[in-house]
Amino acid sequence: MKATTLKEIANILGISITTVSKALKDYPDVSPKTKKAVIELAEELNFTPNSFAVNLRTKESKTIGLIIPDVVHHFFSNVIHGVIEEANKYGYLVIILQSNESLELEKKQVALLINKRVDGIMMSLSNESNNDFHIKEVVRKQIPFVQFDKISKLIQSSKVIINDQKAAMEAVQHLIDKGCKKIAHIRGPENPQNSIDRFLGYKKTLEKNGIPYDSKLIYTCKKVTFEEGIEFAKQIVEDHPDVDGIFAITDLVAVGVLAYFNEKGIQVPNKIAVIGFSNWFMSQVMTPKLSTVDQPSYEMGVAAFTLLLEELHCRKEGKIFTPRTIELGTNVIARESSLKTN
Amino acid sequence: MKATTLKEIANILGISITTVSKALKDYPDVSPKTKKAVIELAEELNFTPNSFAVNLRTKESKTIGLIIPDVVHHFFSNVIHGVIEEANKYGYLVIILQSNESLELEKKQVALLINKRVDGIMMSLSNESNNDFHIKEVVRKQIPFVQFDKISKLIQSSKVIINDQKAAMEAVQHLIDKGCKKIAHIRGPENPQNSIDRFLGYKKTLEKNGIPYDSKLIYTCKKVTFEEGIEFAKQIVEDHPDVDGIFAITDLVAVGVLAYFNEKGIQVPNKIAVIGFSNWFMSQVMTPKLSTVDQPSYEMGVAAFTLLLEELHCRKEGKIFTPRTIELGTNVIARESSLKTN
DNA sequence: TTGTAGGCGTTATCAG
DNA sequence: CTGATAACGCCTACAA
Repeated sequence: MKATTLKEIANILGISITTVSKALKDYPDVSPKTKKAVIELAEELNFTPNSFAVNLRTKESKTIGLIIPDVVHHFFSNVIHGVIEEANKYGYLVIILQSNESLELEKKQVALLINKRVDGIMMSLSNESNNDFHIKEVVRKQIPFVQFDKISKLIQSSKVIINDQKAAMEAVQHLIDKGCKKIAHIRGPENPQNSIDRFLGYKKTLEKNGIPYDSKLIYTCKKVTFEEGIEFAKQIVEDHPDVDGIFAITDLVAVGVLAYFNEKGIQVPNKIAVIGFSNWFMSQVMTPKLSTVDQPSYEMGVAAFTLLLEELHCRKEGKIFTPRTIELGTNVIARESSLKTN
Repeated sequence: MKATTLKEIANILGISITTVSKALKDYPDVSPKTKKAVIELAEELNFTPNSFAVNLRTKESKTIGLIIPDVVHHFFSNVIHGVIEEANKYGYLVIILQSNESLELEKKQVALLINKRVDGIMMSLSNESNNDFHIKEVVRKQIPFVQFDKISKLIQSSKVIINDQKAAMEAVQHLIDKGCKKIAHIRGPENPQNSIDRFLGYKKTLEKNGIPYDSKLIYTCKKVTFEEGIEFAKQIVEDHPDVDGIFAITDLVAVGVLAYFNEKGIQVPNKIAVIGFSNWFMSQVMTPKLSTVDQPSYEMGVAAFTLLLEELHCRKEGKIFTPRTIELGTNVIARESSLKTN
């Protein structure tokens, strides 16, 4: 089953390829009669233009690349969903690559996408990313590029972010408002901007409330896993029996904390209140239900593609593109794990 | 920043495009000297072959399409992960599309991928799929094609599946072994093969154990959601106060059931035991921990790509391809929600 | 060892 | 209104 080509249609109809092409693209300068004949035959033969040839001619593939640190992740799944749906609306397909939170792999994936000549690239940095050279390269090559979630502030590109510092401040303030006096923070790895910002938000809020900051109350995740949540929960109660609140970098870690406390019979929230970040589905079905910070994920995907499209259009028209940043809102969701009753 | 082409290299070196091409592809009939010169210059200019042109010439794009009913789903995320990683090993990129469990959209996505001329397509059918015409079309066009998870038995293609009937039998037998006498089943929608098979497994196991099958104990999900789990849990205890076990089509639904029972103070497992299906991450952190059937998901993705690659190779060599089916194993994971103590 | 020529399938320009 | 011609960038017989 070879696919039909313009040439075949032209041969059958005894006209030129040019005319066939024009007829199918509804050019004004084709007689209605030939146009009709062409369209009917094309329909009959199930003609669709060979996209490889179209790509070569038009120098665009209507395909974009999306690099995600971890596909199996409630937050990123939603981002992917948002990107795919929005992209499809505008006729774009999405190639997904995973960096596995590894800088090495991330570099490789970027190179792959550049070689594939995708029309644009969107990515959330891996936790290891601190050397930005491979990303600067993308921008230097004028490839439309959008960063989202975990970004590098130093790179001049469009970005979709939340205000992590502000969100963290609200989360910690919430714990304080509910009566927490000594709050530990399980933070993310060193590099990612969002784990830095959440940490800063935590610190600032303590200061604002006259609570002394104590670096011993900071526990740093390497991988940001459920298991680390369990482990740090254990360490926290052992090291600091008087800690009465925990702010975790993300729900997965907070769920690990809850799991440990449940197992040990440590009362949440009365003994220790817990708040996570991201509002995974899971958090609402935990016992106790996990308080968290709702972070738009689907919307982030949509916004990221919107910005990419802006750049795509702008460059196509040969205009100078000025990157834009969209900041999405967050809000604290108070559930059982932070509602002390004593 | 225009990308370098063979032509440019040829011009600079004052040789023909052909020679440059050959030198870069390490043909034997190029003098070591020119070869060296070409390779060095190519390196310097950062030459990478224009993939659009390569696609057109070779008629393949090293890109495959993956159609998923629902991207935001622990099981499918893992499948995606498996496919992407395995595909990348062999130099393939993966375009992901979501059918949203809609037949209409699924048809559209298939057409899109065919138009893009991806090298192959992998898909899990939407719940609405019963009309197979669009899929037959794929097979008829000789496009390498693999079905996984939710498949159509009538389509001649490679498949990756689990033995849903057997898995369901083991799950229900487990409930019976733990002392359940009257077991309700919250099943999936009518069409999908796996919801049919799990239902049959349920029914057979009852019969095998001399428990009469009662169609009133069957509750059918439309969307397979958490909310349906809650709703059916409510109906079950109201309609049949003596039901002492529930087998749910998937963990998400089972979690809804647990949520309802927790809220109403209905004892799980002592009053009613519950078992789900799929072994989502969530199920192990629920209270009580949810018993379930572990279903390989990452492995399913890997296997699906492996079969696709087989077909790709086979067709490339012009051989006749015979579809193959891989059946992956499952096993019951007994956790708190089914371990009755009375 | 090197180069010429043709084609993959489409689109754009320019004459007729 | 129609068509010849030339790209797009690469690959590969076949000549030289």
